[in-house]
Amino acid sequence: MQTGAIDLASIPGPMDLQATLESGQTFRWSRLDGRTYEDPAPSGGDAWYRTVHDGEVIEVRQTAAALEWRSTFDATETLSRRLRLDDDLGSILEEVPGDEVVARAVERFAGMRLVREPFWETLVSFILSAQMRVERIHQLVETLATTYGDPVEWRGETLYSFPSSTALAEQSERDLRDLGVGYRAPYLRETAAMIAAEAVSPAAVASSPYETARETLTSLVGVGPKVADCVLLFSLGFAEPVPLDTWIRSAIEEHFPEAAAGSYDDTSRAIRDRFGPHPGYTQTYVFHHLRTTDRAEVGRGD
DNA sequence: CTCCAGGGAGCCT
DNA sequence: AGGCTCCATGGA
Repeated sequence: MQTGAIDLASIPGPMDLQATLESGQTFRWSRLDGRTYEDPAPSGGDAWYRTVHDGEVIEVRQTAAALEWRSTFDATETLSRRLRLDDDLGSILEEVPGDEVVARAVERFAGMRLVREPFWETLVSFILSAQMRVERIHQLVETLATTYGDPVEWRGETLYSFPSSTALAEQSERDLRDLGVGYRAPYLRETAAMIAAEAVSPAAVASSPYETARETLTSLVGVGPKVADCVLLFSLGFAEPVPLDTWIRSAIEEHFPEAAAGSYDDTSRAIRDRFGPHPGYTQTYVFHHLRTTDRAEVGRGD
């Protein structure tokens, strides 16, 4: 086991590990204290989080002065990349618009960073996310790993990597359904086969202009504009996507009604203009704020 | 019991 | 292009 610490003073801008990992951007980190995303500890806690990255175990927690990690390898670079520790979040948040809901969201979760999670597991997570609650997505992603992933031994425990596209493509639709993924089973299977066959290259998508990238991803089965936006935002580092889910749509209707009309693309473009130079960041703050707030209190500043 | 969840595919016009 | 219906499953 190796251990290390990333000094918070070395990270440009604020850092909030809990908000970053529990805001529905990623479903591959588990809290070691047994709490779930739906029943989190009070913010400011120092819980350990764990994932398996490319066969390596990484555990991380935030203390007063650092991000502390322990791992099967030197996790510094991987953590920095996955949690976007290089983002100058102080400057980014200064450029977020001052609208009531947005400002309240930033006030609550300043330090929440976008993530840059591995492409395949992000794609699978958001294919499963259709009509599914956040905590349930997390459970299903864990179940997929324990069922089809490769075992990794860690301090007397057996953990599991996320299964490859090939491993999932080999499963029958029936077996996938039996895990509880419901009607998404064929989406998962067919997209796994397409990725295994390299029908879509993550690297090529990542280097494309935003609209082209989104168009390419929607060629995958079970991937429409919303899921594509999530993958581009939470895995491939795009700044523009504003995934229009039920929460954001209702927020747009209430607070930005002039942007609510028209197609997904129309609304997407209109709200991007209102969300400042980092629309994806703005969206993620608003989403997390809404999802963790009673409807009546949204926009209120306590 | 009903309603809904980080939507998308298939079909219709 | 845009609208409608159906799609599993579990929790409130």
